[in-house]
Amino acid sequence: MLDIRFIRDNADAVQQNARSRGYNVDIAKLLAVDSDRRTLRQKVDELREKRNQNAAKMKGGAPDATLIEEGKQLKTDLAELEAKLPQLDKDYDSLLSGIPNMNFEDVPLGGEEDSVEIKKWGDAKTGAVDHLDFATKRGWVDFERGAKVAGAKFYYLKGDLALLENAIFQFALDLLMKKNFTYMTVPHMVNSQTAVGTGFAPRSSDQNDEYNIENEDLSLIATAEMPLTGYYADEILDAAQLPLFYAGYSPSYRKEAGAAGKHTRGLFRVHQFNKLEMYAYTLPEQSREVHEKLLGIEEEIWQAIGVPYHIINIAAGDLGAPAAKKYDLEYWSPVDGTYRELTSCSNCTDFQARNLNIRVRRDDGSVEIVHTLNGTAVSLARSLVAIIENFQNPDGTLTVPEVLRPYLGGRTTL
RNA sequence: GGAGAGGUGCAGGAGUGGUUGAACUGGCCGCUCUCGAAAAGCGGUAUGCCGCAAGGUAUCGAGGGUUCGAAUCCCUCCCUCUCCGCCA
Repeated sequence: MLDIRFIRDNADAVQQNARSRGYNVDIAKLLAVDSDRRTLRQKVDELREKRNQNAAKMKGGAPDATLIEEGKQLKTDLAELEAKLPQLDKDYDSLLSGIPNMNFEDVPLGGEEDSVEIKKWGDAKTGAVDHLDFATKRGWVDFERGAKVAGAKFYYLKGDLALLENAIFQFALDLLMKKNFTYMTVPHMVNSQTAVGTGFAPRSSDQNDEYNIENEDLSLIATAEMPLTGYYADEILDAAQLPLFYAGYSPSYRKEAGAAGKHTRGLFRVHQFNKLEMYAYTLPEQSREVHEKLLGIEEEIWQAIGVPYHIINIAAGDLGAPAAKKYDLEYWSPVDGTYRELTSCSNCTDFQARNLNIRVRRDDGSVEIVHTLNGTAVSLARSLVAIIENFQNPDGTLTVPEVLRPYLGGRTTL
């Protein structure tokens, strides 16, 4: 969420920013509720003061009939006022949490089609066999049995393709280790406080991409970003520790309920995939630089593997609620002659951290909200698609990208 | 899942229902002393909200309740530890 004080001081800008992202929010209404809420709280505080003073007079165990009568009256009055608070709090939270983060000034306006290409890398060839046809022919993937066992868009990876997945993971992990990330495995389920705080919305009837556990306050994670953000919830970090870099590996579970009109073929969009996620906690003044650094690592990985890509600066309307700025790395698909999302890298500034109360204490003793960032190192199912499309041979074999060979016993082709 | 014991500030650890936001010890920070350091002494050391400030208010796992007054009593839930069960 945004800082309410910031909203009070910049109501118009916040309203306009939300509109640019396609969020329908009513800042005026929020400010009205905020004002009512503060007024009521002040009255409640005043009554509490009287109540405390009244009680203090009787300290030492000297009950006084008059004072007790006064206390009873105060108690009644207080209960009446306090009863009005929950509804105001609820309205306030609901209005406030519906407001998206502020865009950085260099975020393009508009929707998905208005994202701006900022870089291109590699030799974009055309003409290749579709990854699903290619992999099916080799017996590397089995969606039919996945459907039998779990449902549509579930799959088995078999043999060399499963080994290739592991090789990609190992390569990316080694690279992150050299850059002093701390490797973590994480809970694959999170409670609703963590999910909502991270910017995902479990159990909200529409637009819910998470699988929820029946009769439990738990959702399967859609990304390791969720448990990695919750890791420091309600904690105050030491400024000297920052920035902190974590690499989290986990499956990602997604309903993809709203995927209509998106590219869904084969392994590109599935209900479950493994992902190695980079995550950073930073001081506010560090986050822009760290954002570029995370993007740089994503590029380093895909340049090393040798898959052509471009980087786009995501337009405001496609940012989602938490990100102030987001880069996507899109690989070149020689099958369709287009770029497709492979990884993503977001600077969420203090938006998630404020939700989850993650702060930092500076040398001078002051406390403020940290910044959080996340970036995909490798999203495995999509990585397989990108590699099959770009490294396949006409004879139906697959050339192993050089950097992955050490993780496949030195094999050059599969 | 069952039984028992617990959950207090940075950490240990007190706390008859009434100056307890919280004793005491340690840690950390500052100062004194010293050429420095150690030791010793003195002082400081939670966060949110409202307020220009003074100050007020809330928070002793979470949420309810009893009471003029709750860290202290009651209820529900969560978590930790020990034992049992079950298992990788």
